[in-house]
Amino acid sequence: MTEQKADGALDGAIGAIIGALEQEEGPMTDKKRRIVESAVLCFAENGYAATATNTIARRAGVAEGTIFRHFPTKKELLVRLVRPLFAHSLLPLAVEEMQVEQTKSAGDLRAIMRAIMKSRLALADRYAPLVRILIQEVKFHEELQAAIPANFLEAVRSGAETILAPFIERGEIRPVDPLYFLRSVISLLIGYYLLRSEVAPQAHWDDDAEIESIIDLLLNGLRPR
Amino acid sequence: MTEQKADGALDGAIGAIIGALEQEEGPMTDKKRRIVESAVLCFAENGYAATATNTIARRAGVAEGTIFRHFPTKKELLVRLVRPLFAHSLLPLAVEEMQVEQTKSAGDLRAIMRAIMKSRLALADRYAPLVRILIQEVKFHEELQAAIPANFLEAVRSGAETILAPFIERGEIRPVDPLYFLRSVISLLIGYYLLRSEVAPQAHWDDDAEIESIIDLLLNGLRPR
Amino acid sequence: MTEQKADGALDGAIGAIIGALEQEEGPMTDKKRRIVESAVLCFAENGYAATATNTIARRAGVAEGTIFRHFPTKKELLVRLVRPLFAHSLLPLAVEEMQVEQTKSAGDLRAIMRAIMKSRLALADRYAPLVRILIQEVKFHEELQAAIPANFLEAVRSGAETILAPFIERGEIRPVDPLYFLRSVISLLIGYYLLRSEVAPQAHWDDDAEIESIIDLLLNGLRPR
Amino acid sequence: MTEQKADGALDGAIGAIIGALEQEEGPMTDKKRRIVESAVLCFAENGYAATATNTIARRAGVAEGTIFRHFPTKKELLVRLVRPLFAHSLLPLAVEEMQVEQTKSAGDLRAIMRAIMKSRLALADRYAPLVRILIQEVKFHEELQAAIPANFLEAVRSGAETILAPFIERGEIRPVDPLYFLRSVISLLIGYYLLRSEVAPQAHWDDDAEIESIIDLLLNGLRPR
DNA sequence: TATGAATGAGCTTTCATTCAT
DNA sequence: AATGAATGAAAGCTCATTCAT
Repeated sequence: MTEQKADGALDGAIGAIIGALEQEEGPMTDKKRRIVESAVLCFAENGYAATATNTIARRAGVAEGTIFRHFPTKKELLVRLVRPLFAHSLLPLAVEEMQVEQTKSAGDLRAIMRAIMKSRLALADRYAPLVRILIQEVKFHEELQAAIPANFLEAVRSGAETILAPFIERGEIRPVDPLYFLRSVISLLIGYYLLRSEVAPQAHWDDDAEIESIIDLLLNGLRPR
Repeated sequence: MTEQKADGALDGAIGAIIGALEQEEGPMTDKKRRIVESAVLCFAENGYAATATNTIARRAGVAEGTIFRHFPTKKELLVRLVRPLFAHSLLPLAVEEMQVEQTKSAGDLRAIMRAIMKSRLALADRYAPLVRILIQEVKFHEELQAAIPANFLEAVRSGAETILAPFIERGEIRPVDPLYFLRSVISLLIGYYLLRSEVAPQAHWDDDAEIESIIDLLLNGLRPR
Repeated sequence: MTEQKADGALDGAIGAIIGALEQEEGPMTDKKRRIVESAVLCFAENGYAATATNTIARRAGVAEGTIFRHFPTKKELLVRLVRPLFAHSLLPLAVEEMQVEQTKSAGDLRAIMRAIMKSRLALADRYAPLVRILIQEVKFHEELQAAIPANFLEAVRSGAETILAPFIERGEIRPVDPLYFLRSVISLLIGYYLLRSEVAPQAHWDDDAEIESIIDLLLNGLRPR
Repeated sequence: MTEQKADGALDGAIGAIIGALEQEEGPMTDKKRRIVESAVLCFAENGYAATATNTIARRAGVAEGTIFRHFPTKKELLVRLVRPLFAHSLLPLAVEEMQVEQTKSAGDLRAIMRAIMKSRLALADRYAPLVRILIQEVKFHEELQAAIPANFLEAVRSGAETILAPFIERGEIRPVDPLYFLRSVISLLIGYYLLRSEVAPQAHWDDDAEIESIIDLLLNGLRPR
């Protein structure tokens, strides 16, 4: 409840990050909050290696030394932006939402897929800067890789299985491997997200229509109806 | 054919990059070649900002000053690794291959798609380090964005249209927007490529079978046959 | 006698330092006492320049700011550890002890020397951390040099003279310059102290026997008896 | 021979340090030489921790970065000033000189002692800044402790034994433990050196007379002749 | 009195770039 | 063309000191 208040006041991703960090390390001062905010934006915009702590400090309206009062190293700053979010927010959120959608739209696969994809897109939008940071930096920092819980993928996979199983049983869809199917959904979604948000962000995108045609492709392929 | 010579001597991507660079700037000395080679690998492994020219020089077995004999700045080194490739190699190659496949497998959409996807995967594998560099750095350097010719996307799109048009005319597939369809193909392919090469590179992957099931999804969706 | 109380509560050197400081500045709070204690140990172990106020504070179990409530600067902290001790304790003590020993063992030079050397060794042991600080830092801080009273050396010298004079008069020893002789005694004692406490502190040392042979050397030299 | 030239041009200690360093790492550029020179003086004057690399650089007339081209860290700079000297110069020198004196003045203990003490004093004078650095810093840096060869002490001890043995055999002096005697000599010498060079350097000191009276004390003690 | 967050000057170190050889 | 010593601006980080609470 208190978190929702913070989210309202601040940007989505940053509010969530700060909420998760506070949950791990206790309430933070205003300056620490501003450092986190500034760091997320800087890292997302320019990448970790190309961001100077001096830049983070100026953008946060804080002395450079203050950063190191709260985070012993620049690397720790990066890691502590990402880790709490996975630990406290993302995983529970992702699994829980899936189940909610499934029960709400029981029996209607198209409706379930639509709901999940939309919520996934909303999640990515909300955490946009963090998503960028992750995409750009995971490969270079083992500490970040360690921050992504190993069970994250498995949790998602078993969620997918639970959703698909009844439809396969009833013969309404092909008996696909849920992991393989999941990969396709994720790929299509990521592809769309990148196109919409990174490649051509200035164009007008109709999320509903686009999702509908992705679902159409997934359900029917290119076959004429 | 001339390329095969270069490929024999060097790694795929590096040979191609050097070939393209030589086409623009004339034949290069052995040291320059080694600098290019070292830079591609370093940038791919650690990212541009986190790579020191000193590191590039050591890996190339060259004095640090030598780099700046051949490339006035570090940034220029990055750009000149990428630009010639697009100008001389990638675009013609991509378009040409598409047409070849189309005529070879005329009338058989599945065969055309299979051929294109396989060649695309092979291309990505061959240029793997360069692909990494591009993915990581394009966002941060306008010079790189400028290096990707504007007509690249259009050329690919029109290629896709040429392929799909006859099938749509004959009512064998739905009248999809070729650009939209292209996006799906690319997304699925990229998704598969990332999974195979970056996320779980140690697993055994059967490219043929995977491509077959991607095509299956694209053609038939989840519907039971 | 009053000192014994302090000694009982705290370490020798630290108790003495605190006693002297309180004599100058009035009674101190528990926190101030702990700061002094921590500072003496830190300076002795790592040197003044290499000791961070932060380290002193943590070791004292005190906030960093608290240090500066009691000592305006780090340098003042150093100086105030040393100065009161010289002003109130060391000088009177040294002179007084000398006289006591002299009267107790009147006429027996060997006994006088033995008593003085033992008490000197005990003094050095008791003030070990302070001795270290002095040795390490005096050269770098004029404020410390000023803290050592100019009459200290003279007082000691005249003490030595008083002791030696009657023996010289009676022809029992050579008519040596007391200052010169003092230097030899001090050198031998310091040499022994360093060897015992700094160079090979883990070895077993028999102070009584060692002092006896130093005295032997001083009295008889290498000459066979 | 070339070394003697360098020694002539430069200060004693610095010339010797540079010579020893060059013997280990090959000939050095003028700037590196000046960095070494500046570092020795700075460390000796202000101590390691209180010396900024910036200060060393300015005194050497060199850019700060140049220091780190030649020495990876400030600590390495300190260690590399000391280590080569022990490895190449001090130990051989000390042992060799002892033997020379012994044979030259065979049979005359007073002459041997005089020669050794004078050469030791000359050595300390020549390496004065280095001696200061060692005294101040050895305690704080394990790397420095490791730089002093373990056999140094033993070599000196066995030298002392060789010298004393014949005199003891002939009954000309007491059968003292050479190590114990050595300690006394060293203590007296260090005591004199410190007094002369550190405590009261402005006074006029007659080394010959002082050494003579130290020897007198060592040979005859306080006993009237 | 005591706190500890905040500061910013200053520290050691890195690095792209220059230039005499 | 090639070198690598030299540079100095800027990086990440430390630390004595201040100040609102």
